[in-house]
Amino acid sequence: MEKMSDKAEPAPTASAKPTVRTISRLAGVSPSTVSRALKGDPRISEKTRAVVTALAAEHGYTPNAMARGLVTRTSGVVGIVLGDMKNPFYAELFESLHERLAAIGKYPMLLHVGGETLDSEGIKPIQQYQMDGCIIAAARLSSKAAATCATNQLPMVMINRVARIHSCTVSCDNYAGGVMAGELLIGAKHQRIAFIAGREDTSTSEDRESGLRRALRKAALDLVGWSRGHYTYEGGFAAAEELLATSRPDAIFAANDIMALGAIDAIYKRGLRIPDDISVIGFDDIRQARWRHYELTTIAQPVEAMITRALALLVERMENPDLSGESISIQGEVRLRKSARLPVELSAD
Amino acid sequence: MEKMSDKAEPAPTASAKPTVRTISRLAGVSPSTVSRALKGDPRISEKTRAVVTALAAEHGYTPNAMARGLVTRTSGVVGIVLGDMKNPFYAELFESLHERLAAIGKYPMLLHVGGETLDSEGIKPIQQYQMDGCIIAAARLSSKAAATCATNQLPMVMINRVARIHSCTVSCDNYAGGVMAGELLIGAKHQRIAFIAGREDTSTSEDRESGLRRALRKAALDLVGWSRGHYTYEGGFAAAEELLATSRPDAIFAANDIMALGAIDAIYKRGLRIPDDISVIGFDDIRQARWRHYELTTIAQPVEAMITRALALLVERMENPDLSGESISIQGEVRLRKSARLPVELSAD
DNA sequence: GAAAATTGTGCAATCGTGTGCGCTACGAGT
DNA sequence: ACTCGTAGCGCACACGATTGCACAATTTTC
Repeated sequence: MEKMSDKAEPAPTASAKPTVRTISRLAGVSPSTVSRALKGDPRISEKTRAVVTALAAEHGYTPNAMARGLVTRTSGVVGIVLGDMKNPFYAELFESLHERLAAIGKYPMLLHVGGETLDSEGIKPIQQYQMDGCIIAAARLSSKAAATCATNQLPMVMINRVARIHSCTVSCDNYAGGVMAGELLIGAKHQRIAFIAGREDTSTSEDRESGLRRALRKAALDLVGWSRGHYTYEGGFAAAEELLATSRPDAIFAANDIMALGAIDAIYKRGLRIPDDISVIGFDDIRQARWRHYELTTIAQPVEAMITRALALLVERMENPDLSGESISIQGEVRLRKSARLPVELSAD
Repeated sequence: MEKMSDKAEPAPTASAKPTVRTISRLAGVSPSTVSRALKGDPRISEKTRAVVTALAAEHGYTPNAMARGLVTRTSGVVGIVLGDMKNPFYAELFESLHERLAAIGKYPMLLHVGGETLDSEGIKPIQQYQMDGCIIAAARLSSKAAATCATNQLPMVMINRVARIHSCTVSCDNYAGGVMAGELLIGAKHQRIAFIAGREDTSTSEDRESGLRRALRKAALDLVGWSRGHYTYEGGFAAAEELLATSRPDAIFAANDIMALGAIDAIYKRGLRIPDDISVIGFDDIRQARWRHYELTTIAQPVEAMITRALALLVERMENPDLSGESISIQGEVRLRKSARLPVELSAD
């Protein structure tokens, strides 16, 4: 028996890793009291709480997240799936997302990034790490990730994508944004309007296009050109070159900013002036849209608002997993810059 | 006693979460056998291993990472501290980093992003989640993160920053890169060379400047202008405006690409031609440097190689924490584009 | 002044997995 | 026939924290 009696202090090295037991011994209380004291349980007296928190601070003790996660069954980790990071829109979104998650004590674990679909390796961590939730910010959904979330009953919110399956969604009102862009161009008396689409099978691109077409139809116009730009600068550049060569548009609406910037450079390459010869409108309002060479008129996505709502939905569902799916769409906002002619009623000012 | 005898099957809902015990019961073996079978322990016969792996696959069983982490004391999580994501360089780097980590079965958890220093909340997860390692990719080091890694004996590698403290570092050879840029400009017969610096207290900016000065000195020249651009587009723009107004340079070397792009737009704003009136050279080779309007001549950072070496260092130190610090610096590569005049010996071709 | 209510703590089980050590069974060696 | 070696597997504990319940100490109540 005495062999086991005090295995208590085997450590000559002062403090390997302080555990709850380390603190409890120093404070002369039980581990449970330490645990409760640190998380603000009201049953613990202020006196002992003070002692415990002081000791914890002194020794740099923080509860081990894995041990806690094992028993509470929540890890504090939120999985993130991101669209292409080469698009600054997602990079900026991710930065905000990280800050807002940190504010509610959650940490983001990047599961996947890039447009391609997710292999089964990529989604393993969702169950391995008992994630509390998952945020998918990508125009194209890897349906596998969504399925994994669903079978694991994991709260999931998609940003910037309208769901085909039953779940939570926060996005910019892409249709309305498309209408705005269309009305802006029509208001500036453009007649020959062309569209540059994003990647195939993305609801964002499709909805923005529908909105544009709606506005055109209302003005008894039709698209004079359509090309695909794959949501990249190079794609937008090539698409614009094609449009310029074939359909001679006097205005181009690109489904996102990166493509619009490519289109602008293609237009300049052809020796045309912006906006005198051609107007260009984008969608997103990334930082580069403000660069002096571009001064891109665009429909700004309300990124901060979208994140706010997405996290609210996620938190609700972490507390009550039985809540049903909900879709939120937030209006974008026109940012008038110099890449598009102003509507006549405004330019009168 | 019979109350506890078989608490075994309380679940009418078929499979809540399969655990090692679920599989072990189905296979008719002990949990330890399941554990060993799945991780390839040679002591388990091929027959039982086949049974176990089949059952695991059928029920979608994967070991719980938290429980495993608790006992093995390794979480499979690597902490990431990133510089400003508004700089596309870091966004691109992060994307690669994620892929390479996934390939070795590690997952990235973003601890902090952005230039500001880390508060103590931000570094908590390092010890909470028992991270296996930490990668700091930022020009400015939050020394707090480094200190936390050091006291926790956590393997840490810094990318793109030369350490002041004893640790591992992988970076581009910024000094040599500065020399290259200088020689390029001097070879093109530039006489009035100015420099746009990054943020204060960043070794990257300082080393690139030193290299430039070295090349100039060798040619008996001196800098005609110096301004700070804070590693942003707007900063580079403003810095260039100041330089143009005061020191009339015929070439500008900016400490990174984003500032160089801002400088280019400032130069055009003033009605000057590039490279006829002024050459511009950047550093990094971000995607935007290839955009048609800019065609930026720059020193490319070998991002993939840097990540390869950084992960190698990290993995070594995860296996053997006592290895000492090591610094690796990799040569950058000149990318000749159109924003800078070619050296005479090249333009003769 | 005894019983009851209240307050503050400790005990012990639990989460799911990994691992040192011991046990069984089987074939071989003498 | 007895021992020995080996292959294959299970027992039981550890990892570090949380939490329901029991319990001791103190105060309140009649």
